[in-house]
This record gives sequence, C-alpha cells and structure tokens, in this order.
Amino acid sequence: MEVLPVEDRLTGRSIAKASRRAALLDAAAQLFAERGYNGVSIEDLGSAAGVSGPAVYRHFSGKPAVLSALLIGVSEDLLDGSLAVVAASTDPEAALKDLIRFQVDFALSKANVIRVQDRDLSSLQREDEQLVRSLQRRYLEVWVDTLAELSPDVDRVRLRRKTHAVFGLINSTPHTTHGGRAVPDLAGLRGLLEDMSWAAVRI
Amino acid sequence: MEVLPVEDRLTGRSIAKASRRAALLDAAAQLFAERGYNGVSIEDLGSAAGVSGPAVYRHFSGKPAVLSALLIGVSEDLLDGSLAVVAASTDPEAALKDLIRFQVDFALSKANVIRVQDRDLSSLQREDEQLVRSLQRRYLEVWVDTLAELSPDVDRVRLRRKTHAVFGLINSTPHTTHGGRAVPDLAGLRGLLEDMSWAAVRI
DNA sequence: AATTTAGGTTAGTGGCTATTAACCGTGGTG
DNA sequence: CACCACGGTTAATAGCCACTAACCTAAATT
Repeated sequence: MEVLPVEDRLTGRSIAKASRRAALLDAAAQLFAERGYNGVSIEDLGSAAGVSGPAVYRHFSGKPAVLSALLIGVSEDLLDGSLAVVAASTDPEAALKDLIRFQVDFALSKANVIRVQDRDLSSLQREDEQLVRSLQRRYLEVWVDTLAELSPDVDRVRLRRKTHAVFGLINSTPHTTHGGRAVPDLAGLRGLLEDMSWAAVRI
Repeated sequence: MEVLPVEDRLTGRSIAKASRRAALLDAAAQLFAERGYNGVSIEDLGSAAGVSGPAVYRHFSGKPAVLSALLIGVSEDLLDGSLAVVAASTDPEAALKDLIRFQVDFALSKANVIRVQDRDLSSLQREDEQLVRSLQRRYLEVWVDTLAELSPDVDRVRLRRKTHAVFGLINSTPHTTHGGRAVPDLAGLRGLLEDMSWAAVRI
C-alpha cells in the first residue's frame, strides 16, 4: 500500500515544511538582494528563517539549490504572467500597456527578487543558468512580439534593445529602494514609471 | 634634501608601478563585473594582471581597497564629467541632451565599472560606501538641477525619480552585453538609448 | 501502542582564501 | 660602487563556511 506519488497528502508536517521552505526563500531574496549570493552564509539564511544552519539542507540540496529555486521561480512567474496578460488583452496597444503595468507591479512588489535576478544570475550552476536565461529570453520575446505587431517595419534587433532598455528603466527602482523601506508615494511612482516606459517605447 | 612630497619623481620603477596598478584595476573591473566582488579571490585578481597573489598587497592595502579605488574613481569621473558638461553648455535643454550623451557614452565604454558600481556598492566598508553614495548623490543632483531649470513647477522628488529611471534605462546595456563582447551596431544602440532617454525624461 | 520517518539540533571536517612572514634580485641613490 | 627601498616570490597561518555525521524528538503510520 503506497501513498499517491505526485499528490502528497496534506499532513500537518507537510504544511509546516512548505511554510518553512517559503520562509527560507523569502529570507534568501532579502539577504541575497542586500549582500549578494556569495555574501550570505547558510547560517545567515537559516537563522533569518528562524532555524539554524544545517536545517536548510532538509529543504534544499545545497546553497546553489536555494538560488536556483528563487530565480527559476521568478522567471517562470514573469513568463507566465506576461502570457496571461497578452492572452487577456484585445489589441496590441492595450497588450503593451498591460505588459508595462505588469512589469512595474512586479518590480515594485518583488524588488528583492528582481535585484537578485540581475545581480547573481551568474552564480547559478551552468544548467540552471541556461534554464533561467531561456525563460528570460522567452519573456523578452513576448514583449518583442507585441511591439512587432505595433511596428511591423522595425527589425527585431532594435525591438529587443528597446525592450531591454525599458526593463532597465522599470527595474531601476529596486536599485533605489534600499533594504525594503516603504516608498512614500507608491502610486505616483507607479504612474511615473508607466508613463516614462510608454514614452520611451514609442520610439 | 628631500624629494617633493606630492609630486613624485618619474622613475622607471614608478611608471611600472603605476601601470601595474592600472592593470590590477582593469582586471578588478572585469572580474568583479563577471563574478561579483565576493566571487573573486586575490589570487584571481593578481594572476589576471600578470602577477600572482600577494603582490596585490604592494599596490593596495587589501581586497576592500581595490573595490574602493575602483568605485570612488568611477563616481568621481561621473561627477566631474557632468560638471564639465553643464559648464560647457549654453541652455538647459542642450545641457540635458549633453548629459544624456555623456551617460550613454560612459555606460557603453565602461560597462564593467558601471556594473560593479550597482552590484557591489554594498561590499564597500562603511566609510567608503558613504563617500561613493555622496558622490553619486551629487551626480544625481547635477541632473536634477538641469531638469529643474526646464520644469520649474515640478517638485524635485519627482525629478529625482525620473533621473533614476533614466539611469536605469541607459545602464541597462551593461547587464546585456555579457563578458565584454563587441556590440554589433554600436552607433545605432547609442542613438537609440539617447532617443529613448530624451523621450522618457520629457514627461 | 509500537514503529518509522522527517525535521531539527549540535559537533566535526575539509577546503578555500585573505593576509602575513620570510626571503630575494634589482633599479635608484649617494 | 656600495646600499637600500621596493616590488616581486613562495610558504605559512588563521578564520570562515559549505557540507556531513550523529543524535534526538515527535508527528504519522500501522
């Protein structure tokens, strides 16, 4: 008699484990964003999640696995989110506006992870780095496809460059908001970033 | 009879020393940009400059001092350069355009150092971090002053945010161009970044 | 109720790495 | 030409840190 192989039963322990794992990933996002992957020890990581040191190995196979889980997660969220946004919108112009709004939301609400993603991508082991880069590329292509519908005559190299630049613009605030202090006029910042992105992307 | 205290004599050794120091800083810029400050050992640093290990201590008091020299240098270059640009231009609109061109030039020609600056700033020891932040703040204020002349009615908080976002836009390419490969259509990229920056900064 | 399993703990252990020590050849100085 | 400061070398040294071992408690399972 076996338990189901994929669908794990929801026992008290498995819930505790899941929330512990989530706490570890939260701590990792914060600490890696502040000090960089190589500036954070497993002990730091554990104790930030209320557990000390080697307990981390009950949840991840090693330090690299923590970074992988974090960055693969965020890359998938971005790609999936963008696909949902495009699927839900009617015309390309609306799609682009929604993509901008989506990325601004993401950058403002998950600033830590954004920061880790473009700070410590190169610390991933080869295989996972390729996976994350592939997900990022596909996310970029969602944008480029949308832009291409709006400007069929512009070559895709230029559209990719434009998209990169807009990402830099939107992701500039994670570099600004240090530590995780609350931003005073968040709505104003959101609107400003959306307006600037829109202006920049329209040639 | 003493040698001049400030103006060192130009002997063969002092020239060799200066160029060795420059080589070390170059190597540091490249390696730190690729792997991050904590991912590079003193041995790596030395051997990338054609010298091995502890010889670095003949030029810098320690690893932190290498990072400090690098980041203080770039911050000063940016501030001084921007002051020169503003001093040389006639009207605020021309000044802003020249500031954009200056920052684009800098980001494209010194991508490594730009990347280190917003990746490993927090690895500086407290005192030097404050100095670099102060220089960066003054650089930002040069931009904000120029923008304020063009839009006297807009509050400076908003202008600071706009400036940050434009920096993010322009500095996006260092994150893109990996390792230091040559960029195909550099002039086109330069023009694109300038145009997008201008569009974004004009509300 | 007995047993197993899982998640936690505290001690190693081994490797890496920043820094120092001790030593050496040579360019610059007198 | 004798001397010395300097930039280099290789060999310790010491501390940090990822990871493993051994053990313990209690939830799940039977």
